[in-house]
Amino acid sequence: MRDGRGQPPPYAERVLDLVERIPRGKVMSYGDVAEYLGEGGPRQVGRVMSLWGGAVPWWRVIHADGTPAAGLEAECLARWREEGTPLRGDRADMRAARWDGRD
DNA sequence: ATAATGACGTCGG
DNA sequence: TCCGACGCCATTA
Repeated sequence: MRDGRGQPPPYAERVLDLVERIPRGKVMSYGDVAEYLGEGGPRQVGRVMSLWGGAVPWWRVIHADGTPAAGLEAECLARWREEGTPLRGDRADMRAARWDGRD
């Protein structure tokens, strides 16, 4: 089936919906998203982002250590500086930027 | 059915 | 702090 961004499966919709909910200036790790949804895992979330992430604020979904998504590091940095995301050098400051799901 | 791959995570050196 | 090895899990070859 190759999904190919025509009809994303329910799981992908949940991931994308949550990513859209992430407040400006905050971020979540792939593992956090999976844990928050209570389903799938970091790799599955990463797959969803690579396929349909272009329609959501993908720069707010990063690695657990604060490093941006592979191949989009420059874009992430630009967005973060634009939004005022707490940074620590070239990485996001997870201590302050991590979103727990509460506004 | 087995092996390789990937927008990951954790651990050891 | 940086890097490599391993573990995970769905998809692809």
